[in-house]
Amino acid sequence: MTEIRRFYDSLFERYGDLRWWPGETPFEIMLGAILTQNTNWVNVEKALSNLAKLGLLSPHELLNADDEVIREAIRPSGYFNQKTLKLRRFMDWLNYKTECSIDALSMFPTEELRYDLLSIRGIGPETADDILLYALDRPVFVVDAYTFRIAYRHGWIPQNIDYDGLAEIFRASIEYDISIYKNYHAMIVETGKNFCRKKAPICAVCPGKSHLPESGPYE
DNA sequence: GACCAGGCACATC
DNA sequence: GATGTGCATGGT
Repeated sequence: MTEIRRFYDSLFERYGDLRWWPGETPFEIMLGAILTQNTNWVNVEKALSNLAKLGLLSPHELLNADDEVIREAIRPSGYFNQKTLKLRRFMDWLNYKTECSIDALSMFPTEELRYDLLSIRGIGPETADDILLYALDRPVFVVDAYTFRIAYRHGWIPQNIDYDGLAEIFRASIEYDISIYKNYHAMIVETGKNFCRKKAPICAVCPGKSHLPESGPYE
């Protein structure tokens, strides 16, 4: 068993099944994935709550909403001008792809959906994979800044690894199991928020141990 | 008041 | 191809 696989067990012992992603519907999960970019989840919940009050958590309603209405609703999640455009471009794609049917997305292979999502300006690999894994139950492994920090500080990866390389290392270290993919990322974010911020470099499951290099740059 | 958040795109070197 | 910068509110 690899260190990366054992780390999953250590985290699971501490956190259990976090039942990610929080959200009532796949569509809400998709919106949350875009709104949470570089933003605290608390602020995203406010934005989603505002959209819910306006009845905009359904694809057709959001597609037909005015930009100004969306902008004010998502203001608490920050970057609201940029994110309004991102939501608009995402909705245009969804409308073009399936006429806004979430269910109909199941007809398309994961590779095609990922390629499509990545071609939307404002949706990068992490956001695309959040959508694929948590909203559409596709077998992709999501990595983020915490994943990089934790893996780097444990010495599992070189500093110059890219997104796909990092995701592949984790995916190859664990069994093929979507529920593990979902909970591993969830637990990494949970432990990251508490123990692996830029200036709080203590690992949750290695008590008292700092994973910072003795010197040099770190993330 | 400083620092940071469940990123991404684009400019510049 | 690496590095820097804008985007912006709100929590700690």
